[in-house]
Amino acid sequence: MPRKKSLGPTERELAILGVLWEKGPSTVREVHEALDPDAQTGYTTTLKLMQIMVEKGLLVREDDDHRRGHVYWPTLSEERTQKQLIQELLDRVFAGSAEKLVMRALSARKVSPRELKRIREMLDEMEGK
Amino acid sequence: MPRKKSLGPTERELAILGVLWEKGPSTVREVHEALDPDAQTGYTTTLKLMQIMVEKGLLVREDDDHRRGHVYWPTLSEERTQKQLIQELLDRVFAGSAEKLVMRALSARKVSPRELKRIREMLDEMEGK
DNA sequence: ACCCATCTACGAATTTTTTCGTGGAATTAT
DNA sequence: ATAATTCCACGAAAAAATTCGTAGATGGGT
Repeated sequence: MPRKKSLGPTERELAILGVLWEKGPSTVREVHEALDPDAQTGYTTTLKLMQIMVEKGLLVREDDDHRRGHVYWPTLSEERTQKQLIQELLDRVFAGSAEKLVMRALSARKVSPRELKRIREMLDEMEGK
Repeated sequence: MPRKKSLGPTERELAILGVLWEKGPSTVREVHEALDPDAQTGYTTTLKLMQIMVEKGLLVREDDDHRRGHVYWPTLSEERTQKQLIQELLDRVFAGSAEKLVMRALSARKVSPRELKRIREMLDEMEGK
């Protein structure tokens, strides 16, 4: 029987979104060269992925008047996609507890004092102080 | 050409791990019944999944002396698996910035004052106070 | 001892994900 | 204009993820 379709972007698709978030609207070539070289994957692979992402509605494509070919960019904002992914992780792994997730995140990485301060400031804001 | 093998648990596997984290060591039947009924998936599907997870080393299996069949439990602790998943998300989606991830998590969910307090206490601890 | 329910093992089917190769169109360089 | 380069479209291939069916073993109840 069939497998259920997943909503969000797949792993490779996420890598492509990451490039587009960082570099802004780009051609397939630009994305391909920006991808982790360790991936060792061909140009047409990146092309195909991006074509599929357009079909899925994850990317928008438009002709480029200056350069050759097409330019792509994400349909949804970085913020919204990240929020969506966090939601998923919350539900699927942390039983909905944001506290637990934050705990794990803070213990998974060294966080600089400056970052801690910013997080603290955000907590203040959320409490309406 | 082949697809690269992913390290962590898949989506369905995660659902099973979730049950085992919550309920402790369980039989296939117990896990199956605890899974989200919306899934609408047969018993042998759950069984197969769990067998594969044993092959992959995600679960440990042992005969049960009291009940019939086998009892399963996760090889790695809940904490360690969650940490691993957070690491992955950090690298793949948040460019390694724990601050950004925490921000998104806090804005993705309502967090109760009590939880905010606990997070604050954790920040204090991390700063060595 | 026999029947029924439940479990396990195993293979197969199907979708998704990821990967390229080929062929042809379009652009650029000679 | 011709050749070389680069791009896109398309189909195909193969691994991974997910699903179930069937067959055989096991255990309990009568």
